[in-house]
Amino acid sequence: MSRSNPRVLSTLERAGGFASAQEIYRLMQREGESIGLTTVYRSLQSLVNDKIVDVLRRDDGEAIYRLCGDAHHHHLVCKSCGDTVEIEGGAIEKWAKVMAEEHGFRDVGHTAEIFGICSKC
Amino acid sequence: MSRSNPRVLSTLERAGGFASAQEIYRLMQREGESIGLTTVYRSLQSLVNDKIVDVLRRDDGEAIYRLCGDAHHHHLVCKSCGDTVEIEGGAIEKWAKVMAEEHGFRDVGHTAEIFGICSKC
DNA sequence: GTGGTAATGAAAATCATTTTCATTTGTGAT
DNA sequence: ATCACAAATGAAAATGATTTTCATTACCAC
Repeated sequence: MSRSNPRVLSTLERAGGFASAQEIYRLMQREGESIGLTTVYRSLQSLVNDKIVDVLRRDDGEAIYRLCGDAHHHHLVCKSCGDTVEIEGGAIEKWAKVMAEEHGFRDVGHTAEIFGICSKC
Repeated sequence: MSRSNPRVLSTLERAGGFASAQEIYRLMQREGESIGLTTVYRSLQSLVNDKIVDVLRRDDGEAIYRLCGDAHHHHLVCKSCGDTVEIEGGAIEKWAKVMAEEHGFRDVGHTAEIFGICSKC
């Protein structure tokens, strides 16, 4: 197994806590850091495993990585400009819990995202 | 421009109103329909343009196409054996609607899945 | 040092999706 | 029916993100 290269995390932070693997790679290149694309991907995967970053998807399918806030949240994403709002998901937490119990599932997690067109677009 | 091949739409319907382009293509092949992958993609794009189907993304980034206006459901998936249960999402629908309004989003859709370990595992 | 394990990255492989382009099909006018 | 032209089709190549392979290098304990 490989651990995360710390420069990847620090670059993601510098990028505003929100970027794709390719963007992080290009950013590091531009800043003169010597790193391989493979290592960027591996580091990001490892950060996802450790729940230090979140992964979501752009409209075109490209994965974007973002630093997890402390609180568990969900996203409201604009399909047109990609703008993202963090939202409360209390209702979801309850729903997931109830549904899981109803069907005898344990150790449950969930994903939920809302997408649409924001007021600016 | 190209119009949608009607067999693509009917196959998507037959697939439960929810499938990826590749799945639709394989399904049609298996059923002996003669069609090219390119045409499947083009037809789906056209259906999306016409707002007859919605497109969302799987976790792995693959695009999945869904009939609009379908009474859609959500999934409860076992992380261990892959068993999947279709569940009601009334609470989610309401949550998505409220959150979208609150932030001025329109044309909203959503994804939500619950995953855990089922009683058999 | 020696041996072993983890990290690295270049290049190749994978896979969904898009583009190109030549061919076929459909349609409307004559 | 014939000609002309636009639309539809699909095979193959191109694209682009991501993953895998594999040989090399850095590191750490002894």
